[in-house]
Formats: sequence, C-alpha cells, structure tokens
Amino acid sequence: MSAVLDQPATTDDPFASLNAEQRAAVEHDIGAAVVRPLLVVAGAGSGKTSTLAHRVARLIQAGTDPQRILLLTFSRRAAGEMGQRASGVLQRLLRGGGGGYGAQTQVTLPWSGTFHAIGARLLREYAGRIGLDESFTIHDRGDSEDLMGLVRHEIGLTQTEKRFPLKGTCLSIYSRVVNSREPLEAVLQSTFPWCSEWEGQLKTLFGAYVDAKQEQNVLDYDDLLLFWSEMAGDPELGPEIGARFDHVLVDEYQDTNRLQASIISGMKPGGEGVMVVGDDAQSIYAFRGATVRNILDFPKGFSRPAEVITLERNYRSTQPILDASNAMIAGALERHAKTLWTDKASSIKPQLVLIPDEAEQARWVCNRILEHREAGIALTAQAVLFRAASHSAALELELMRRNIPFVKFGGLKFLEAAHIKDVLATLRFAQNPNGRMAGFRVAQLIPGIGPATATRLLDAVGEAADPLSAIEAFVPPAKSAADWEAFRALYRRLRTPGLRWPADIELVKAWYLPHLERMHDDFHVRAADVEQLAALAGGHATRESFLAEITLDPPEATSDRAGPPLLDEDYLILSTIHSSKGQEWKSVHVLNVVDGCIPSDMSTGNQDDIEEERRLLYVAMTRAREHLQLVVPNRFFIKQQAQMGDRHVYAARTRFITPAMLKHFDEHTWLSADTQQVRKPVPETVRMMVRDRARSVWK
DNA sequence: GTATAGGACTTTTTT
DNA sequence: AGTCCTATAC
Repeated sequence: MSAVLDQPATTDDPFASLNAEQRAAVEHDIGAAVVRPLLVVAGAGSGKTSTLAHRVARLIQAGTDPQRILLLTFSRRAAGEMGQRASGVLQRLLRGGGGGYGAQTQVTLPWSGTFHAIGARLLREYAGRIGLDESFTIHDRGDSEDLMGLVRHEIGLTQTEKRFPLKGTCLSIYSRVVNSREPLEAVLQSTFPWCSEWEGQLKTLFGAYVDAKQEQNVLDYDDLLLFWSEMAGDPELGPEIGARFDHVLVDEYQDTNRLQASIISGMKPGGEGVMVVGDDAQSIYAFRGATVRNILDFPKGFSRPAEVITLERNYRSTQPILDASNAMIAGALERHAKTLWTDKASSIKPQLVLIPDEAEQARWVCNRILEHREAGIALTAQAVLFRAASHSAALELELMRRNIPFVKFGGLKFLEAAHIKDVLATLRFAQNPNGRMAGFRVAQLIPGIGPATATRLLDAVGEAADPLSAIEAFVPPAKSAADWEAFRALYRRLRTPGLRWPADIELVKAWYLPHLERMHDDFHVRAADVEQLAALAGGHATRESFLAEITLDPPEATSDRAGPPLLDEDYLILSTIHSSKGQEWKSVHVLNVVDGCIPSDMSTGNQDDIEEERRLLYVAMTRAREHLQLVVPNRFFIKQQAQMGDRHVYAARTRFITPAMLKHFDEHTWLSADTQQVRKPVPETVRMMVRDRARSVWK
C-alpha cells in the first residue's frame, strides 16, 4: 500500500496526487500515434505500484481495451493487487466526472500474471501451431529434478568413478543455461566451477532430458519461457502475438533474465507500448538467471529510443531509515545512481542490536514486537525478515511459546510434502498418461509395485496407441492384484468424459487416504493437508487449470495455524527477504545481520554474489516505514554435521555496515536477566559432550 | 523385484 | 535433519 494513495485527495481527480515524475510516467505518450518504450527506474517505496496502476487506469480511460494490455508481474498476488488498484482509480475518475471510458469501473485485466503463467496460457492456445500437444502438463521443480535424476541414472552417470553432480545441481545448471542464454561452458565456469570437468556428460544428459520431456508431453518452468521466446522470435508468430497487445507493462524488471527480455523484444521489436518498471538496486534474483543488465541496457534494446523516468521520492520510510539504507547501498559497485529522499522526518534512528546468541535474539524480538503492539502497531503491520527460511526456527518456537500468531512466507512449501505430491501426481497422470514422473510415483503407491514394475507399466503405456487400454491390459504381480484393481477403477473414472471437477479430487481422496494411513504414522496431520488441497481445488474451473495454477502459483504461506479464519486475526509476518519484495511494514526486524548469513556463506565466492547480498540487505531495510531493527547475534548455531554435533560460530556484524555507517544507527547491546545470572561461560566442548551423552541414552 | 537398513554427504534464495 | 545411494533380507 503506497503512501501516494494515503494522501488526502484535494480533488476527485485521482491523478492529482501523483508527483511530477509519476505523472510523466502515467501520461507518457497518451494520445500519440506511437507509444515509445519507457523505462521507469523506481526507487524503493517511490510509489511504483501506484504509478503502474494509474498508468493502467489512464490507458483504459484513454480508450485501450483491457484485453489488449499485457501486464507481467512477479507474482499473482502482485497482479491481483494491480487490477484492484486500477479499478479504484477508475472509480474515482467516474465519481469526479472524468469518465468517457464507459460505465465500467471494475477492471479485470485478463492478461495479467507472471511470465510463466502467461506463457503457459499462450502455449496452450498456440499449441496446435507449434507442434505441441495442448494437453501438456507442467513439471514443478521437484518433478523436474526427479526426471533429471531418472535420466541421469538411465544414461549411466550414477556409476561414475568420481561422484557426478546431484540431480538438483544438474537441473540448476540446465536452468541457468536456458535462462541466461549463455553457453554451458560459460555457466560452468562462472557459477558451477566444481562441475566443469563434467561438461561433456552434462551436455549428453541435458539432451536426453529434453528428449524425455518431449516424449512425455511435459513442460518444465524453463520451457514456458523458452517456447514462448521461440514463438516470439518467429517471423510470423512473433508479430502476430505482439499485435494482440497495444501495451506491454512489466513490473520488477530488474529481476527478469535474458530469456524474458527476448520475449518482450520478440513481440515488440520497436518497443511500441512497452513500459518496464524496476530498480537495479533491488535486483536479488541473479541466482536464477536474472541480470541487472536488462534494466541497465533497456534504453538501447529497441529500434526506437526509450524514455527514462526516475522516481526518487520515497513515500514509505522516515529519513533516518533512508539515510542508513542509502549509505549502505552507496557501497555497491555498479548501479543506476539515485538517492532516495522523503519529507517524513523522524528522530528515531534504525536500531542495531547486539545480542549474545540466537535464543536471545528470539526473545528480544518477541519483546520488541509486543512493545510495539502495546504502542498501537498491529501485528500485521510488523514483519520479521531473514536470509534463509531456516533462520527463523528459534523465533518460531518462541512465538509459539508466547502464543503470538504468525504466518511465514517462503521456505518450506506445501507442494513438497510427499502426500501432496502423491495426490497431484495422481491427478496429473489422469490428465496426461504420458507423463512418466507422475505415473512412476502413483504406481509405486500400490503395495508390491516398485520401480521395476512401474517402469514396465509406463513402457507399456508409452508404446500403446491408446494409453488407457494399456493400463486396462496391464497385469501386475499377483500379490498386488487387489490394490491394482482398485487403482484401475479409479483411473477409469478419472478418464471418464463428463466428470465434473472437483469430483476428481474426491475420488482420488477416497482411493488415496487408506494408502496414506498404511504408509505414515502421522496420518492425521497429512490427511488434513490433503483436505486443504481439496479445498483449494474447489476454486478452480477445471482439472487442467487447477494443475497448471497450483504448480505455477503454489500457496506461499505456511503456518501451523494457517487456514481461512486467519483473515480476521491479527498475526505477525515472518518472511524470507526474497519473499518480502514489494511489501512494506511499519516495523521491520531483520534477523542475523552477520557475516555468514548476510552475505550468506554460500555466496561469498565472487564479487557479483556479494553485491547481490548487499542488495538483499538493502531490500530488507527499505521495507520499513517507521521502525527498523537489525539484530546481530554474537554467535549462531549451524545444525549440519552430525559427526561433530551442532556447532556454533562466532559471527561478526555484516561487512555491509562499516564503522563509518554506524552513525546512522542506534547501537546497543542486550543481555536478558536470565543470561546474566544463569549462563556462565562454559567451554563449548563440555557442552557438546553433555549433549552427546543425553542423546546416547536413547540409542 | 520389493522393502528396509545403514552409510555418506549436504550447504540458500524461487517461477 | 534429511536426502541419496548401496547392500542385504525377504
């Protein structure tokens, strides 16, 4: 929610609240015969979302059909918000008598969504013309990894003298090559140097992986962009698709990769009607191929020259918070220079709090959050941000102990749970019998059927002209006969034409729950998740759209108390910094602001990685409106090596906050009463032995 | 062929 | 703490 709309409107003209730069962006080439490409460099909190929403409203007011606006956002949440806010602007216009676009005020933008979601839609629509079977299913990250693992095994890369990279690593490399459009060799050298020796084998593997996807009529995330890009680059299809849209608006452009840029330029080689918005200082997705070069090079990317507008006025944070953030990001090597300013003065500096360890950090943060709430800041106006999802573990325990409700964004995903994958795989197998990963998983749910029998089944399905009859004809091992029969009956019904979604999911549930009970002790917890999935299913029109949308747009919040009634409650937000993008809170805590967490130990390999970590901290700091607390635990625990037990590391304040910047912070140290009295310094080795002994009692 | 037990190894962020 | 892989018993 940007402050632009919070300002009291002096008139009913919603555009009156815009500042000069925002207005220039909104009015850019309105009424001109050709709309030139436009880059809006929008600093953190500069009213970027609001500007885009006003632009959309202005375009519609000026007569553009909403159907002819393509709005590419980073998440569906962002897409929904944009539509809503554009509607709000239009309603105010109507009240103010500034109509002229008809009586319609509720705008729905049918073509707004993520690159991946829009890609999936277009590919489904154009499938016939690009040699694709329109019933394709989409692999999520897990499916893609599993397929990569399977292919890796099939071509004999498991049995190598030295260990071949794991399937997840292979997929990362593959994905990086596709998204960055760089040769494999370059990607290996820059990002995966320890895999360089396998270049030849990786090439073979990736070739086989692509073949496997095509045989099975499945697409992975990268294909959605890659195929779209291919279409956009085709001399006939590219212009045809481009001509469907008068305006192409892209949000968070700093986090797009070269493949995505090629989609835009393929559809609009001259850049007509292309408007992108972003902030190079907030680019934090290089690990998946995003490049700051997209935004830095945008002005020269089209045959027509682009206009550039910079938004530097910040409506979100107080001046002390901006001072600290500006000072921190000023250390960055390459950036589009800009300095945010605001007229929100405040005497409250950001806090830099030194704390003995993570447990104390959790307590201090809880105390502080409750203090804030006492002072009238609702929990939903407060957030705790961290670099990695696991960093909030100690805090979550403390929050539960104190009955402070919270919702966590990022990290563990619903879709990664085995039982959810089972149900989705069953539905996917019904949707696309050639999808082997789904079939492979489902078949092995049946007792007595393992990898070998499952492979035999899928081979039979793959070779048969009619997959359904191959399944009917399949003879399983004798001991599996009864369970197989039950599955066959289910499959038959799922393939029956005229079955009305979401009836499918009820059928699958009835078949699956007994298996779930057989396989897992914590049946009830898992069954509840399945119920939740079933509830989600009701919100979608068809099986196909449900499957596509759940993989492209999985539920992102996880919480023990998650559920529908949440909306009325007051709850705290916990989020990875990545998932906090585009949001803001009155008070923000950032955990583990130490070297090793920010920058992450994993990302200190080269200068580019470190620079990205700096921007990550910048994103975290600029989420705050009034109160910003950076917490620096003196040591934190690493729970990894089983042999050594948990080990702790003494950590120093992050390198991004240099001594010269300390003047922008209120620095203080906190020791709880407990710490001072109870915690005597004990040599670490002794503590570890005690823990080991305690453990050995149960061995 | 399938199910299970034990050993080696791992690192994060997400469409 | 969890995944991946191999070895072994049914």
